[in-house]
Amino acid sequence: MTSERNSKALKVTQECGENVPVLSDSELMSLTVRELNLHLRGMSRDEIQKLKQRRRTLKNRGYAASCRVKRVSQREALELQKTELQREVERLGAENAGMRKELEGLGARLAALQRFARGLEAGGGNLLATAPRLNTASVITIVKSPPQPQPQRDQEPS
Amino acid sequence: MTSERNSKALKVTQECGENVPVLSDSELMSLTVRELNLHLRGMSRDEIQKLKQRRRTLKNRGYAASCRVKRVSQREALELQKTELQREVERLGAENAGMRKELEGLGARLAALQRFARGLEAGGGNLLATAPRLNTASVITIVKSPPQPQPQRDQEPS
DNA sequence: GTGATAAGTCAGCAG
DNA sequence: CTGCTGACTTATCAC
Repeated sequence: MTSERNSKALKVTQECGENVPVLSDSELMSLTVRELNLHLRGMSRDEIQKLKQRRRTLKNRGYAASCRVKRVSQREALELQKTELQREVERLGAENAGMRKELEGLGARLAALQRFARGLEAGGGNLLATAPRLNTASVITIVKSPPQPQPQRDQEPS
Repeated sequence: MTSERNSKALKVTQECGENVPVLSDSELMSLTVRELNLHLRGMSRDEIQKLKQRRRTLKNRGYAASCRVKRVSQREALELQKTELQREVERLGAENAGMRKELEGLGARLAALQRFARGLEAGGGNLLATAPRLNTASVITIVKSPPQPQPQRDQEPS
């Protein structure tokens, strides 16, 4: 045997040795079985078998390659999804913080109104005098959303 | 040559053929180079070379295995992180929706207070009569957070 | 027969 | 040399 295996990667291709490769690798790979059979006329069973095996191996080489590509693609897709989710978490977190601040501000203003209203209750008629810490202007200007109907909690007046 | 390659996976192991394997695969793999040299006394250079190559191949087998394990682990870790992030997004989204509703409610109540305050301004002294749509009880009960000092907007009284 | 994938082998790089 | 990883081959499974 003069044909030694030079490199495993090229083993199948080179194994023909002195023979003229009637079919190139790319041809052999892409041909249909039916098309391949046309080229197989007048070959020994042994050679036919060898050729078919070479075809199979070449195809397997391609399968392995696409398998690796697929693996990488899936990993990249996963990492992309992860990045997008991280961005989403950040966005929602910021939005959350903003609303929390807003709620805090509104809560404080309502607390002030509460003090005002207590003064209103305690003082009876003369309320502006009993609630000096708040004026009506601030009450008017703090409201952002337009007046809208809302479910009012039923509660007997004290 | 009587030793035919039965299976590629076992090629290295079986290649000794009729020879008694002085060193088992696991021994050969785990030995130090120094320890291995002790077992190499009185062997031909060729046999020593073969043995060392077998050792290398066996180790490579292990390396390949851990490489695949690592690949799988990393993918699983990535998927776990993704799941956790999805959960986090869901949590933040729910929290967000809750706060949005809260803000909406507070906005509505402040709108009502606005109407109340407008009546206060317009009516002058007798305010309870001019703002019948709101009672003081509701004003008191809507506040959740305790009264706290806040930066009050400077504004001249009207 | 075709395609995909786990395991093993080899080449080649990095430390 | 050791360990790792891309590419290739082989065996094997599912369709």
